[in-house]
Amino acid sequence: MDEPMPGAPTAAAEVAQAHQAAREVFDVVGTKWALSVIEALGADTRRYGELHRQVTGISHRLLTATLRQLEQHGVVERTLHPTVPPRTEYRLTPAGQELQHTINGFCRWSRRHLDEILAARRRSEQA
Amino acid sequence: MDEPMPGAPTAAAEVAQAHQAAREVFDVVGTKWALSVIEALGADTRRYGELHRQVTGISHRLLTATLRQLEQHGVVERTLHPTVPPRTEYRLTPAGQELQHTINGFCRWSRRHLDEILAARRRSEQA
DNA sequence: CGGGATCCTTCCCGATACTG
DNA sequence: CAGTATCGGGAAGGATCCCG
Repeated sequence: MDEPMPGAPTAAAEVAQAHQAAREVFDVVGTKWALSVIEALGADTRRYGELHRQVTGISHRLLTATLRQLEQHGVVERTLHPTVPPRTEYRLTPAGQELQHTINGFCRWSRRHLDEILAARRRSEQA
Repeated sequence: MDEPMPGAPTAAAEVAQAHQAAREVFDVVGTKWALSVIEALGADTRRYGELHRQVTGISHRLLTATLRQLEQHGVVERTLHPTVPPRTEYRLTPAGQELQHTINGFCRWSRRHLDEILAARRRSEQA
């Protein structure tokens, strides 16, 4: 099906790469808490404890893991102030802010269609 | 900050409900394969086997489970043609198409920032 | 061809305790 | 305050078989 490596990127190869890129992102935002954390970060900087209080229900470990993963993908920037007690601040990178903007699309969609969603779910739960 | 409005929904309550709605959606699209499947569905209808080939790496079981979950949330519509051999077609509902539009925002974002993402990851992998 | 049911493995996640 | 380390239970996910 695929051609034997022409050396130059084919259109199909670009599509495949785009898909792979999307999958990369899907794996990141597809984490249980990633979307909530990005949304919670807002426009300004947040401290670790603030986020922990804001994202209701997230565990200590998972907040750390999620933040690290987002940091590793260039979505979140971490700044450690070497004071005592320590003070760590998280903020979205410019790329992360764009991503947040996209995520807000989800929020708007969910508000627009919440009733449909709940109706569809209740219908299926009766079976 | 917020005024006590008895009987009427306060701004805080609306925000809380919006958050809950968002979390509902996050739980759906936060599944490992949901985003990929929605993206793969495109604009026209797709058969089960087509999707299985298109979403590389997904298992038989998980494709079924993901489709069922999306169906239960009013994102996907399933049509079974009682022929032999059976022919099942999946398509996005109107709401699902809107959702796909939002998801395409992720794809565009991932393509725009792929180099940053990979750079940030390789940087963190060296540590 | 579509998809349910079962088994079995993996690893995610939460609770707890400890460090700087 | 802001994490890291460890461990156990349970869910997620893959492979396989079977049925319409």
